[in-house]
Amino acid sequence: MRYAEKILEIIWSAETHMTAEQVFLALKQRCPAVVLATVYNNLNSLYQQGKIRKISVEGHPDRYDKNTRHDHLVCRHCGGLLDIHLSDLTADLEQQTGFPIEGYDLKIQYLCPRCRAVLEAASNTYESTDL
Amino acid sequence: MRYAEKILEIIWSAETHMTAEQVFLALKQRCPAVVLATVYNNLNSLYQQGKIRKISVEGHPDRYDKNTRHDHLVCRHCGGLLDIHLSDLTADLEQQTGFPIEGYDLKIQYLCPRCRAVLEAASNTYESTDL
DNA sequence: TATTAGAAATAGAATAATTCTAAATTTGTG
DNA sequence: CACAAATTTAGAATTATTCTATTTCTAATA
Repeated sequence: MRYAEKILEIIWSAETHMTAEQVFLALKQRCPAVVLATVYNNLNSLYQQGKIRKISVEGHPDRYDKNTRHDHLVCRHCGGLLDIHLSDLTADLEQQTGFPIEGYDLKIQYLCPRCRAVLEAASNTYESTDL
Repeated sequence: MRYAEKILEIIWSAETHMTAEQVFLALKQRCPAVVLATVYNNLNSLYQQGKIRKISVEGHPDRYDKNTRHDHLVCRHCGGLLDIHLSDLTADLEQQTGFPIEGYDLKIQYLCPRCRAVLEAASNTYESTDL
């Protein structure tokens, strides 16, 4: 795998949660010959090996993340993701479910500050024009 | 909305977590004229009204579910979903994050019994042919 | 009852994301 | 070097979903 390692580096050094497309563009800077399908192949295989995480949010393309244990805040308006480090629930979940579990994804819906501002502004506008 | 209510009924009476396609087929039994786009429209609007849940699992089409508070076990092999009722984390999460939160999705990865059996059989086969 | 405005549904094209297939290239090994 | 296996490439194909324009329905009103 010529590219797998570079893709891992890109994901680990990213500050955002990247889509396949974004990983592709970043990799292309270093390797102009690379092709989107290769990026998908590698992302899938890295994901299956458990070396990266894959996060799907309804209405958005999948995004990829380092596989450190952490949770996500998801903005219900823009879909933006924010890392958050909460206490590990694994032991608790195994006990409650009675199954051996391999991991879990906890996505918490909220309104990010930016969207909250936008929505409040919009509702004010609406009120003022509507009254 | 002529169909919204029927779609709600279908989702509430379903034992499985249905895809848009499956909801469409079920609705079509009663209303042969209905069209897939209508089902998507209605599912989206029900989802936005908070009347149903939408669950995305990587590599599978979105599925829809009653909006009762519960969590999901996701089989890492077949993607199958199972409802599970764990204690509500909302208060705890609000405290830990410091944000007012609107809800959360907890997806727990495991191997469902069926897939566990299949994989064990496969690995036995593999071992015996490989040795 | 006829008119009309708004909401919902329809048809089907369009888009976006992702996967697949077959051929070409690269890599590692004897 | 030669061969086999793994990886990459190109681009077609598929899948899921959304969009747009048109039509139909509903129900309030003249």
